[in-house]
Amino acid sequence: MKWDELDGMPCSVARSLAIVGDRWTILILRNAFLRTRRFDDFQAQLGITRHLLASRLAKLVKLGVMTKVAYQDRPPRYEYRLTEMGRDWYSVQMALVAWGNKWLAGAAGVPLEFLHQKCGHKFQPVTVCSECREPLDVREVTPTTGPGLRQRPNVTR
Amino acid sequence: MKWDELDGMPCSVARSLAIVGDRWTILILRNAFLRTRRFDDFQAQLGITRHLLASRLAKLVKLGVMTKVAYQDRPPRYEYRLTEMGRDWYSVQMALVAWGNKWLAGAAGVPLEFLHQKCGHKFQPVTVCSECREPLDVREVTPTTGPGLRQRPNVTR
DNA sequence: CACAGTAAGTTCTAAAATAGAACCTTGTCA
DNA sequence: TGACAAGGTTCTATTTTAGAACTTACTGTG
Repeated sequence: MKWDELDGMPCSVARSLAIVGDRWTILILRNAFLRTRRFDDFQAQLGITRHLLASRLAKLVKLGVMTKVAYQDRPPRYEYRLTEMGRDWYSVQMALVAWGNKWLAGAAGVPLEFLHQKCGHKFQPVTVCSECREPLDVREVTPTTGPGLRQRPNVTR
Repeated sequence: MKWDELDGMPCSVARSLAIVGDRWTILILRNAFLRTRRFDDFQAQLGITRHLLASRLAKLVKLGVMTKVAYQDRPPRYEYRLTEMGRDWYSVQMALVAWGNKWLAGAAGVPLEFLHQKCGHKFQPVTVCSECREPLDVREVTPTTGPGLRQRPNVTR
């Protein structure tokens, strides 16, 4: 399978991976959520090569996850900001953080903690059912074919 | 940065990526949640090369995400099952599915829908605050240094 | 007993992606 | 004029991945 076939697959995991399926892209988004906006700042914070950073940012812009905004005219300078689609990625990132916090923190404890301003509590991100707000367990979920999959029998997800 | 430095970073996103930071690994886990267990089944369903599949499964086993269980003795045959750590990955996968469903489904609609047996409803996965159960927005969350990060000032997350 | 089949890998070469460093462009400021 | 800044592009070397063939240890069939 070639990677540009991924976004045509009838599976939301595969399609998402076509966009964010490499480690650098996820780290770029992580730092974007920490308010990083400029090319050189991303480069310095991540240690990514300039070449890869340029190509990843261009891809994120092309796909609508970030936008390139001029912040001065001469010389022309740009910054990269999350779009609504990009901001929405936060739920995936926080799920990833929760998983890492739970399973990979080790004896020293978690690197970061989070305070929810809305309720005032320290919290962990939890992925729940939109209807009953209970945490999801694979054994309690039944997948069924959706409209995007009818009359296409070769499914994986 | 080399990729084996990732798991030592004081950031749960980076540490998680050290395990699941490539596309094949995430697709392997996806199919594991769809009850795939055997080498040849993973290979046929995913189209991954046998070489990569073997190395990815070995890594997942080594890191505790899956276990290799003998299901017959002669000839010895094994299957791969999710551990509790692996099952817990479901929340990340479902967050990914929700993001793909929302932003990448296109006109045809979402590929899969999900029924929650616990409450009987079709649902979308939502990442919420463990305390107040409200969906997370980056603008309402304040990250603070946790115990794993005290006296280590060079942070990204 | 030879022989086709099955499951789970390993080994090989070619192609693609990434790392690391240097270079380029357009402007400002001293 | 020359140094500096931001945002890239270009180059070669190294690492990863793709694709196909081969291996091993059995089993059941004629």
